[in-house]
Amino acid sequence: MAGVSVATVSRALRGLDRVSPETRERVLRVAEDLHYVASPTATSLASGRTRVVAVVAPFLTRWFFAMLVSAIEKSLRAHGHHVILFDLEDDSYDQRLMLSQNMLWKRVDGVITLNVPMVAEEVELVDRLGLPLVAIGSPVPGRACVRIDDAVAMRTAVEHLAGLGHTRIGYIGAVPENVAHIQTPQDRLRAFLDTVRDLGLTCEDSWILGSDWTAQAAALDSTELLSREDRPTAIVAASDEMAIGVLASARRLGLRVPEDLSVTGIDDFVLSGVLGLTTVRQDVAGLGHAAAELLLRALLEDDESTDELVLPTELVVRESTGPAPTG
Amino acid sequence: MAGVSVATVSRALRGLDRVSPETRERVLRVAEDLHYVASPTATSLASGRTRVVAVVAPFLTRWFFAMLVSAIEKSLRAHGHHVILFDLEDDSYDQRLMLSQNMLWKRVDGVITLNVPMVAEEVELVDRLGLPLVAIGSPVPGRACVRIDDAVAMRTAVEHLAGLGHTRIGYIGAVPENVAHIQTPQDRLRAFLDTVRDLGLTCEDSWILGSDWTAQAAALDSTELLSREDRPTAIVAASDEMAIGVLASARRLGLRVPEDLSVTGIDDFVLSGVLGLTTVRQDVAGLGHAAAELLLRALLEDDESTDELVLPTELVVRESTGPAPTG
DNA sequence: CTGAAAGCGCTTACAG
DNA sequence: CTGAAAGCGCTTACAG
Repeated sequence: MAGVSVATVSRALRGLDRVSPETRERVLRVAEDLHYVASPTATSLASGRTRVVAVVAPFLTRWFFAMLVSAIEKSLRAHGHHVILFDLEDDSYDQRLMLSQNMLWKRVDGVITLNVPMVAEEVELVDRLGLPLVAIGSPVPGRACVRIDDAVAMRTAVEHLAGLGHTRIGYIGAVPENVAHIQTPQDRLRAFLDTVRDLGLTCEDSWILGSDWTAQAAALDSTELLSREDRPTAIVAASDEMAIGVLASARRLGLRVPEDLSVTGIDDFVLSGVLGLTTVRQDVAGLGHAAAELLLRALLEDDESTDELVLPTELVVRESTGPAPTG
Repeated sequence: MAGVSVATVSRALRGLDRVSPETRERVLRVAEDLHYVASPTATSLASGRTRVVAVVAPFLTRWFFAMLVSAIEKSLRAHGHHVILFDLEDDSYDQRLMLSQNMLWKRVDGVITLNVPMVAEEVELVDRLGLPLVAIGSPVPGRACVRIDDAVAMRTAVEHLAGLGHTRIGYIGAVPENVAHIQTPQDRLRAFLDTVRDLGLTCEDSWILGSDWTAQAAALDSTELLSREDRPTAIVAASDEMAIGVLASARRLGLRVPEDLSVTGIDDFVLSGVLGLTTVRQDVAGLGHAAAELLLRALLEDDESTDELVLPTELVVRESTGPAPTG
């Protein structure tokens, strides 16, 4: 319709040089009139690039993951890329779906993993397919990773409580069976134990609770511990959602927060502010954006990084923590 | 490698008939050995179907949308389809991204919209591209829709409070400017006003609050109203997240719930149980699964429905509501 | 600056 | 039951 060959149309539409201004303008005008948009499926086959990125998450329904996905989608969209989503949550509680070749092969140009510790077969698969990858949270050997320092974050929380005079500090969020494929629980528990020890405090085994990292379970699991006379004076939760569960069970038991019990979390969850929860904030959207930027650099500039990028965390003191009760 | 033509390989791998059992087995074995997976990009170009579905949301970071996306992804995956995600949230608060041809054309086989009221241009676009579409929440003219009955849900909440003797009932969640492109706020507010009128109650204008549908804003916006002597004895929030904000501001003001103030929401948000919030539950995952099933039927069996599917809601009474204070 | 032609890797009638 | 060949709609050297 523009009176030129398909090759010229292709060049004009993609803004390549070596097309005369008049030709380009004519092609653009005709394309507009015809609502012409190049078929991405044909473009992909011919060019070998799909402009699609796989975002892989252990589950989507928790705030942290939804925030990441949203941030990543926006960053990639701004550079003409799309997100195909893989929710690895399986029906069976104790395992997750594995990354497979037909999820990735000729379907995506790159991968972003959200806190998923990849097994050897998966790492090898992504290597074999030659796909750039950026990990958020759990590192993947030999690949770029964006994360916070979980040890520092946990230490910040514990030291805040110790600074308020607490010496009997409990913990909720020990590694549960059903999320054993997630790295974070392990890192945070270890950091908690290390910090407590470094501060010269003791922590009884019975002060360390499991819960499946939900508020509901945290409320349930903490009830027995908080009912005791010799309960801890403070609880560190490994996530804000669990901390909220502890707040709820404390309220049900008639404990005043923070007079009788201090509670802190990690995240700065969307509801933490309104609920007055002291926490260690991480910039979740920032993690997502940083990961997307790293991947885009690998995709667009063929510059694949293998660095670790560690974003800072920040103590946010609200009403849920206060001086340890005296006596 | 299997000693047959590519046509036969194609037929064998896709499980078509008219392939001898021996040939099929040989092809499958060789494919396995070679880690062969057909290129989806070439398959799409040749067959005209991408096996990808666009899931379009006004934003992703709220629980309701993340739940939907997760449910949809799992349903579609079980039938060999993938999800490409479009987060329509824009940097500017007062508008959203529009659906455009290059998001959809030759990229997806169908569309699921999550509570996005489509403008005429968008409806026309999807029509022109010949894509099957299933709407969740906001209906799209001439297309299948899966939703709850917002009017019934809201009526259930209000009648529950009226049944407890409340006559002074406030509302939070009036239509805010920045989410004017979402249908739900309008429907719920209208149903609230209708029900209050039907019950013969009066509701002062000053009892109807805005908030931008977040807990934070709800806490802020409700503080002034709840500080008054002549405050309502109950507040209906149009969502659980806002109800949680109201609970927080009541607690800060020293109001006892439910003795001084009853609060209810709609959703049964993940934290509502642990926080003791009375609410009207909707089956969010059920909405997602139903929508995915409808779309898959259109895709796989060429049977596009235009029905409305209305899922039931259910009153869940917890500790946040009780008899109206006497005197 | 522009075009003809090969090629990306499949699927799908059409023959046999 | 199997194969040869056309076609899906682009991109990309290669000529000119």
